[in-house]
Amino acid sequence: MQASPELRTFLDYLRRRNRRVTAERLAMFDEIFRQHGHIDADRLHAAMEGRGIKISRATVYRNLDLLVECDLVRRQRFGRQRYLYEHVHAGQQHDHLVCRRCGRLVEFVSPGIRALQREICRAHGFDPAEVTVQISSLCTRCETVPESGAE
Amino acid sequence: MQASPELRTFLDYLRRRNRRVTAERLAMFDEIFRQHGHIDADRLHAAMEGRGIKISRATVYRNLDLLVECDLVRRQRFGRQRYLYEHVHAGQQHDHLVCRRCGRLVEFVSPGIRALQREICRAHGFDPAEVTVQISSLCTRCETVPESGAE
DNA sequence: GTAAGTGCAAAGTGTTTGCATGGAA
DNA sequence: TTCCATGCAAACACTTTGCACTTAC
Repeated sequence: MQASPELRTFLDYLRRRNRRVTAERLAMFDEIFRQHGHIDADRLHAAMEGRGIKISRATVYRNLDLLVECDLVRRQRFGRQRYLYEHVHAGQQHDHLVCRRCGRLVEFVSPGIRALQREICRAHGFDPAEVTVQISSLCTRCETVPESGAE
Repeated sequence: MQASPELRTFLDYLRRRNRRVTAERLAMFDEIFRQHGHIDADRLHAAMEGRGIKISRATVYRNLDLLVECDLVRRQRFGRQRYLYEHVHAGQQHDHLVCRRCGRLVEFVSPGIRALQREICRAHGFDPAEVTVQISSLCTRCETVPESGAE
């Protein structure tokens, strides 16, 4: 079996900067691409331990940074205090709708918003190519049940 | 001189819930409405101390929550770890464009985005009336000077 | 007088860092 | 053999909380 283009990107990135290919890095690469949605550092760490991989939290954070640097992983905060990570998907870029009460996260694609948002960036001297949009509101569940505080 | 409608809202809110009108609360109300843009709890605290008002950080946090509850103040995170607060402006609601490197914040108004965003909310069961949009990207300053980390 | 508010310091959260040890290259 | 990476624990940056004291009503 062939190395995926993503793995290739990762290895090239490491090689080019004289960073090392370690078991931990490969395992992290594997784990984040195994994940479907967004995940925080701690859950990722737990998922790896659950799979029998021993790795420290510090290393998880350090290598997540590395994966973000080489554009294989996106890191975002959605109003909560922890960062969420997701591996990039080939091609289609989505935006996020998030409930500011419970944190529920929905992905959406809207060419209309993308277009307007690029325009706004241009108007204010921000790079239209590097854009990310977050819409936050309240999901129906949270509007009916006033206070909850789920993850 | 008359009490502003905002002050009235605040006092009514307190009265209605049997919460007390304290010197600290009045001072905080005054300070946050004196502020123009976004401010974090610590700066607000410092601003008050600078004006000779003695108040503890804990009280600042508690009363900011209170002002958020009664919709006089908006609290948001812009990718950074601290919350930023801003008092509501009569009428016009704006959205934010934020640089994910240095945190530079620009306000903008875009009826187009507002409309699309309401549509997206409706499509996914989120309240279209409670919406907030954040666009994040890189400002030109940060794109030319690769790493900085202001604010 | 009594419930609510305040200040202080301690506890929380989640993330980052310093340093000694271990391991790619 | 030489740096880079890892693990551990301590440090950080903010925010929240427990508790004894104070004060609005």
